[in-house]
Order: sequence, then structure tokens, then C-alpha cells
Amino acid sequence: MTSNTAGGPSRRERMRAETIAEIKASARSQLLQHGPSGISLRAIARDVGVTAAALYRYFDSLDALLIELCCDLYDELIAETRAAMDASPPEAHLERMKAWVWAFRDWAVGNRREFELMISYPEGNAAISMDGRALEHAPENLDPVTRKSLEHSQMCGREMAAFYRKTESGEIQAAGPLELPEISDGLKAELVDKCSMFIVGEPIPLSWIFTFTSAWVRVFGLVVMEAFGNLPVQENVDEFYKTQILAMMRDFGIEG
Amino acid sequence: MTSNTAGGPSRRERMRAETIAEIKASARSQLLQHGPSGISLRAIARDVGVTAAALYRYFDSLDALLIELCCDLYDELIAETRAAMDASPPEAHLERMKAWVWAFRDWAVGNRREFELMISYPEGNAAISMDGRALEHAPENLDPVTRKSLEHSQMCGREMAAFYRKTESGEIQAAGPLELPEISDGLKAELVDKCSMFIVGEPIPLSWIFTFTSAWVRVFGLVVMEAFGNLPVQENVDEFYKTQILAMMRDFGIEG
DNA sequence: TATTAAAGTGAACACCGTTAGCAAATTAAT
DNA sequence: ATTAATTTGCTAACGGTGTTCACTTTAATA
Repeated sequence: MTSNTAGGPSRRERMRAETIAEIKASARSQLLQHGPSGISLRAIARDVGVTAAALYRYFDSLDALLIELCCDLYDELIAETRAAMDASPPEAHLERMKAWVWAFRDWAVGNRREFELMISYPEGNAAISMDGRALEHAPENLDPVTRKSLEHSQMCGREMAAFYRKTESGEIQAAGPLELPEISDGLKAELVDKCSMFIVGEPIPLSWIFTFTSAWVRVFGLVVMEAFGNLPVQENVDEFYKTQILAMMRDFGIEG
Repeated sequence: MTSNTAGGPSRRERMRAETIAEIKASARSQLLQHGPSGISLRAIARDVGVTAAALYRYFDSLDALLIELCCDLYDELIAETRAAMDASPPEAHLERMKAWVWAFRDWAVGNRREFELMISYPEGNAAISMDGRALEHAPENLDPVTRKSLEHSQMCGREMAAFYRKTESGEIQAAGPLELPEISDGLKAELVDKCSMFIVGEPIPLSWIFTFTSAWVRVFGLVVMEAFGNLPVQENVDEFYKTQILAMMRDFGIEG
């Protein structure tokens, strides 16, 4: 006769949620210690104080657990990035985008194993198995991890769009992207019609989406290289990031 | 009495080399089919027609096998990249650098699982475990995989250096890199003293090594994103690469 | 040909993910 | 309050993994 008249989660549901959290915490701890492939279901069970078979009451398989863990990690990344952005006022679009980059980098480098799991998920990347056509599908049809990854990049994309709109309306004075290289018609169409729709949520001019996409590749390259230890610069990494950000801003026609 | 007077490899050595090649071939086939973590020592043994224990006469462990496989894959990548570069004459530095990028991309995308293994090697990246200070050590002290990776990027770096030297001597007319962003003294020193030494083999001016490093990050980002299915552009990928290459060339002060 | 080194075997060990069947505990319904 | 239903956990087992050890077979050497 557990009173559940208030509509809140029942005692059992609370217990279950707590166990699930414990399982995930143990998985993450093992991820930290032994890397993505060192996560053992049986070790988790030992850790939680339960039999390995019991874990199947909570997750369909180890892979399913890892996928959920991935999603949680993306949620954490997204939350921290959002918090970093919100430290600047809504009008400070440039500061917010910079904050996005720094937060992304800090999280990825501060949680290398987690980041490793996220981008190499799940032992045979879903994006690979769908032949790299993630963006052709509606976000609802994407696998959950790819959806979260998209959500993360959209945070920055929407900020850039807001900045663009204010330059368009004259509210902000900025030259905007200049000197685009030659771009084929097919690529133009894809950038404007698909990329801008998915990453920004609304169509924006070619020059903006192209410059943003280029910058996104650079940031991704920086973060992956640093997290995987392939960055050419090893000592003055912060300064290197700063110069890269400056260079990207210059591509957007922004000085300082 | 196998005559080994010619000094060539003995019959036994030939047999051994052949078996090793067979083992690696089987490992790679499994890599292709089931991904990096799907490589099973016992399956390899079954494939080669031998007991699992027998493989330990050839490799200290599965990990050691994977490391050697990684090195072989890098050798293959390096060979193909070199061949692609050598399709252009030695003086055509720009063409050769472009060929390097395309060959890198083609190989990585055409051998995604292999590339995945190479950059996530070895289940707890050596570069990570050495705290990301790969470049502080002499190449001889690097783990073999990181050394190969360095060798690969040096191919492009040396080409760029040759190009720089000819612009310096006036043999080639080019404006050279322009409009560097603000760079701190510490980063300047690291770029010129360490990065240029390791990637190029000789000190080159700040503007060149900085621009090269920036381009290297962009190329790496492109290739990793495409191989992992995270590239924003999905249909006109070739064209996207071309525009990125054009943008990078512009950074070097080169038009066309 | 006798000796020696290499290659291969089979059994065992300690793990792993996963499934099936069964017992205990908790919730819901009568 | 008793019964029925559901959830949770257990044990045991299956087939798989990397690795080691003692032993035999094979091949090259002296």
C-alpha cells in the first residue's frame, strides 16, 4: 500500500533509478581506469554487489549500457557547454561561441576516455554503418548517440545564426565572411539546403554556413588531436587554441 | 644442409616470415569484418590452421600483434601517399602536397576500420599515457606507432619546407603566409624550435610553421570526421575537400 | 647421425557476455 | 488479509576469449 496517489515515482521506480545510476557510475569508473574496451559487465556486477545476470534486468546488453552511457556523457557535455555559454549574456554571441569552443575542449580533454568512447561508439560506429549519411535523415531517425552529437554542434550553430541575423538587420556591425573560395553548385546547394537546416535549423547564406562548417572542422580537429595526443603543439596548447580562434574569427570578418 | 652460403634468409626464416604475413592478413581481415575490438587471437589461429598457443611463437601477445599491424598499416599509408606524391615531378611542390592530402584521405576513408585502429591505438593510446608529450622526445624514444604517424606527417612537412626554401631563394614567386593572428612568445618559440624541427626537420619561419600547423589540423579534422561519419557535408565531399584545400592555400598566400 | 633449437599441441586457468530456469521479494488486486 | 502478478535476484551453464605450461614433433646444425 505504498501511497502513489501523488503521481510521483513509486518506491520501486526510485530504487530502480538508483541502481541504474550505480551501474552507470561503475561503468564510467572502469572507463576511466581501463579505457572503453576495459569495461566489463561482470566487474560492474561485482562493483554494484550483484550477479552479472541481474544486470540484464536493467540493460538488454553491455552494448546497450554503453550506448546509454554515451548519451549521458553527451548530456553532461551539453550541459557544461550550455552553462559556459550562459555565463555570457544572450547578446554576446561571439563570447558565447568562444565559450562553446573552450567548454568543448575542456570537457573532451578532461574526460579523454569518455570522449574516446563517444566518438568511436559503438565498436562499429553507427554513422559508419549507415554509410555516413547521418544528415540525410531527420533527427528523429538518427540513433540516439548521433542525435546527441548533433544537438551539441547545433548549440554553436544556432548562436552563429543569431549573430548572422543581427548583422543582417544592422543591429551588429560586421563585415561578414569574405573571399570564399570557388564552390561548386552541388556543394552550394547541399550547404545551404541541408547543412544549414540541420546544424542551424534555418537556411542561412552560403558564405556563413561555409565558414561555419570550415570552422567546425577545425575545432573538431583540434579537440580530437589534443584528446588523442596528436596535437603538434604540446606545451602552449591554450595559446594555440587562441590563435586558431582568432584565425577563425578573421574568416568570419571579425577582428579582435 | 639448406645452403645458406649466399647469406639470404634461410628456409626457416622464409617460412616464419610467411606465417607472420598470414597471421597479419587474417587479423586484418577480421579487422575489416568486425572492427578493431573484433579481432580474436583464437579466430586468427583457426584461420591460419594452428592452435592459439602457437601464435605466441610469433607475437608476445595480441596487443603486440595489433601494434605490429598498426605499423604495417602506417607503412602502407606512407607508401601510397609517397607514390601519389611522386606522380608529380619533384619541383611541383604544391601538386605534391595536394596529392598528399588526397592520398591520405582516400586511404583513411577506403580503410576506415584500419584507420580507426591506427588512431585509437592501443586501447589506451600511448600518446595519452605519456601525457601528450610525444614531441618532446626524440623520434627514437617514441613508441613505434607514434613514430610512423610522425613519419607520415613529415612527408608533407618536408614538401612544404622545400616550397618555402624556393620562395626564399626567389626561385618561386609567392607572397607567403600573411596576416598571422597574435601569437604569444611562448607559442612562437615552441612552433619554431620544436614543431618545425620535428615536423619539417629544420627550423622555418614562424609564419610558415604556424600556417602549416593550422592546415594540418584542418586536414586531420576533415579526414577523421569523414572516416567516422561526422562530416557535415555528406554528398559533395570531394568538392568540400577542394574548397578546404583552396582555403588553406590562400592562407599560404597562394591563389589558384 | 646425434644434438639442439624452433614450432606446434593439448590441457588448463581465469576471465568474458549471455541465456535459462528457479526462488524470493515486493506490488497490485481481490 | 489473502491471493495473484510482477519484478528482482540467484545459480548454473554454454560458448567464447587471452594466456601459460609441459610436452611432443619437426627441422636445421655440428
